[in-house]
Amino acid sequence: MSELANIPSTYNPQETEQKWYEYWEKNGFFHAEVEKDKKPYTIVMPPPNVTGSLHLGHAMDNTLQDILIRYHRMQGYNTLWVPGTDHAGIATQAKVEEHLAKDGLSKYDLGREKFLEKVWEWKDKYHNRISKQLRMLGSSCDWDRERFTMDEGCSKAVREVFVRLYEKGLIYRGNYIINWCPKCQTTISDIEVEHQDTPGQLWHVKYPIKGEEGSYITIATTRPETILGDTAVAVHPDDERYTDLVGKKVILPIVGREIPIIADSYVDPAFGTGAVKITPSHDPNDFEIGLRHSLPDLVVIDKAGKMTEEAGKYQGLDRYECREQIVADLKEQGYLLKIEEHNHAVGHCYRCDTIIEPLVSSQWFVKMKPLAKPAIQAVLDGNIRFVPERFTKIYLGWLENIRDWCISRQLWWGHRIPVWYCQDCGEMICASVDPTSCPSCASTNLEQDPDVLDTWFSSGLWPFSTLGWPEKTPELEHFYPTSVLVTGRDIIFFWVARMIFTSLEFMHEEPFKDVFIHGLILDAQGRKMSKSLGNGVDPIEVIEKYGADTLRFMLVTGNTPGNDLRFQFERLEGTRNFANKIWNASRFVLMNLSDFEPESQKPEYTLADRWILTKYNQVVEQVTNNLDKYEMGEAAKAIYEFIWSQFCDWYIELVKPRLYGKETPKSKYTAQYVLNYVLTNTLKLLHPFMPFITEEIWQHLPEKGKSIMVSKWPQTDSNLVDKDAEESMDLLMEVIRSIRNIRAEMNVPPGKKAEVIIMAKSKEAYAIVNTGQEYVARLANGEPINIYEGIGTKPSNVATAIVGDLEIYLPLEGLIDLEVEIKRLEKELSQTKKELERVTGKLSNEGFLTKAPQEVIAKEQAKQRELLVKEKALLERLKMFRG
RNA sequence: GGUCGCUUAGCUCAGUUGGUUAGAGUACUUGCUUGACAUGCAAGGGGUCACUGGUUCAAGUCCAGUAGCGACCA
Repeated sequence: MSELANIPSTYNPQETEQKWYEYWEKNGFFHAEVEKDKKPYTIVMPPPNVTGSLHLGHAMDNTLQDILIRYHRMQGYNTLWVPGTDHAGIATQAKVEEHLAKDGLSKYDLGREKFLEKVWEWKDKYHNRISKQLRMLGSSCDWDRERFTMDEGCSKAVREVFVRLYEKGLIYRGNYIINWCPKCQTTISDIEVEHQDTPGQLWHVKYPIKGEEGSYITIATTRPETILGDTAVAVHPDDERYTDLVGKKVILPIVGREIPIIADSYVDPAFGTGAVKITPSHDPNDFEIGLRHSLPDLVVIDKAGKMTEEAGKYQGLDRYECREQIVADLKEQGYLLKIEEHNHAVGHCYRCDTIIEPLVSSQWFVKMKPLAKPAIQAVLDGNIRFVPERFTKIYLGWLENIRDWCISRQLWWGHRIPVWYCQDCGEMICASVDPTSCPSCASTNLEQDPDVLDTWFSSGLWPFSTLGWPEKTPELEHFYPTSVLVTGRDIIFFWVARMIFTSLEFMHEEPFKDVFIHGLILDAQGRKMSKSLGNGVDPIEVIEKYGADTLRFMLVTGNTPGNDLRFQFERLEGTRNFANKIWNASRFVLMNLSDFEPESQKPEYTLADRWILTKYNQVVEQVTNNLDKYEMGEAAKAIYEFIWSQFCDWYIELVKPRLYGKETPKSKYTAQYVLNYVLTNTLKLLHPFMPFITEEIWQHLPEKGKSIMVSKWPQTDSNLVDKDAEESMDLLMEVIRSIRNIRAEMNVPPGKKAEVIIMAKSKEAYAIVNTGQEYVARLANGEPINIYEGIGTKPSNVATAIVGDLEIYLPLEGLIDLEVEIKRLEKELSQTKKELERVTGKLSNEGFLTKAPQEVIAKEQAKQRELLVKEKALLERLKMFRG
């Protein structure tokens, strides 16, 4: 204790944050060992991509996790927070390629091995940056257990999972339609396609019927360039317009090929003309129809998005150039009937925003139906709970309609598919250990599949791969399943669902009990933060300017689970001011603790002491309950309100005279005792939210221990609850406020003492005001204060306030402006009357009296009595003034 | 087209099982260098809780519908 008192009155986070983080880390407070006798509390951190640095969304995600982790650690759980990063296949590879392109190089110039070296370098660089950022944020994760999706252990888990699923028949290779990104030059899974509503056209094209001169069927298409790959025209089987045509053939315009007219109930008779062209190679739905009707695949667009040889004279054209050319040709040859404006959803690559080309190609897939079933059941049975609950539906809806998952990617950066092909006999070998010879023909001429796995294949194993699986480690045994998963609502499908089904398949137990979903961070105008808009905010800049505590607290206050949050710099200032408020309140306490000897005597509580202890006890309860419900915003609000509006605004002000030796030593000691007790424990409640400032202050307080972060979480204590004290203080605070109000309205100079006369109608009210006389004197600057029991002769030429059973008079000789006072009283009277009317109405309602609970009725009755008293008093006053 | 969410003070948002005169921060007005804090203190103004209907003694809160905005899915 306590040089803090000599420190400047403005809190400077730069001086404290790094120091304490290093101290915590050095002392091993973040590290968790398996302690079998203690209840585990585990979170695995959603691994940030090593693509770049962290953004505000990560800051929020990790703040929320750190709050939960620090809270449970203080509650005595065996608390583990596993940090880590994700190799982020497509994204990272794209970044490195971009980087190489600046030097005019492509990955092919380097070759696979050299290129991967470059990516590892990139990974190291950004991994370092990310861990530094997480440290700056104050994340209390166990760095000794940090993982990476491509480290040895995780890679082993990936192989094991692949091989087991393969052997079970749940992974297969097949020629199916996939989403191809012509820019990234790889497949992407269905959920990596972003559908954007795009204005387009609907071209109506005549397809002549074979052998029937002059007759034709009209199809409507949004992609005329795919006409070249048509292998059928389909109509709905019940569509009477076309019944006669089914089974006949049409001549494909321009191309001249004959294709059949088929019936399939997939066709929507109401859309377009009710007849659709079928291009199995370039549309997922057409592909399905093609399978049902055994139609041939005709690939007319290649992996670069250009027309193939099959496209005849259009070969080599870009798909969109080809579209224009075809439309022109159709028009010229009289096939084009009309063009309609039509908005439709066009799939874009979620990484590079290029328009996706559906293509048929040979890829690896995970059979999803058998895996989805238990994942659905686990949530239906309540073994996994979404917070907020509404995300359950989103999760279930997706899994119920799931299609097989395309897991191969034509990339170099990632987990190589553990499949080898014998170059001699064609045997396919899937193995967890690299094979050296073909089990079928013993050839050693083996080649591994060149593709890598979807990144989410490895992150889907995160809850158990990070704990050592497939080994049976003590960590896995103890810390799995994890307690909660905290993540953004944007990756429920990508990640949450996949962790659930892999965990159920391989651990036979759900990976976490709760899924706590938070919203996204938007800019001040409510737009998503993005690179292209340039509206992103760097958390590091914020931390350097305002401190990590401020950023953290700002990110959780005014935030409700699942809702998005707008980021505004103004709010940051408000939070910084709160930190400064805590700082100064603590300075005040510390300044006055220099001669305080803890436990040296027994405290004797005054009314104010009993009141603040009661309020303190309430805030312990509110913070604890709200944290248990993942209501971090409400918890933070409760602490804010307690510290600022109760502890600082009232208690500290009330306690000052006792500290300045104006009362007995006992009273001073008690004040010190309560200040110390309340501040120390409130800091503990605040610690999960603002770890740095609370540590800095706590280290100066008398409590013994190594760190606030390993101190005990405050418990509610029913001995501290004093309802009478609370009611008494409420009344006194109301008295003080009403006197302040009169003073302000009457322009009484703040420094001038004003005489106060209080008449109490009831014994109780009299006793309270009598006890709290000093408080009124001090906080309302009243002197002298004369208190009378019963309403005696009322003074005239005074300003009046009515508070419960009290009538308060301020004889402001020469200061009373009759007009102002009348106006003030009239306003008060009209408010009283309005409210009285409402209450009386309620109480004269038969239904209310018979059906409402007794306590609600009693409350209304009490209110009515009070209002009547007030009304009467106000009327008397007004009558007096008006003469 | 389907599903979900949002609409509360000028602005940003709380308001979790229906029950004080609907709150906070910020902005605004007025007055204050009162021995922690001007990143502060005190007092004040400001809302038809999007709209319509329903359930109920009682609706910001529950139900149905409408409008606007947003997200996701197809």
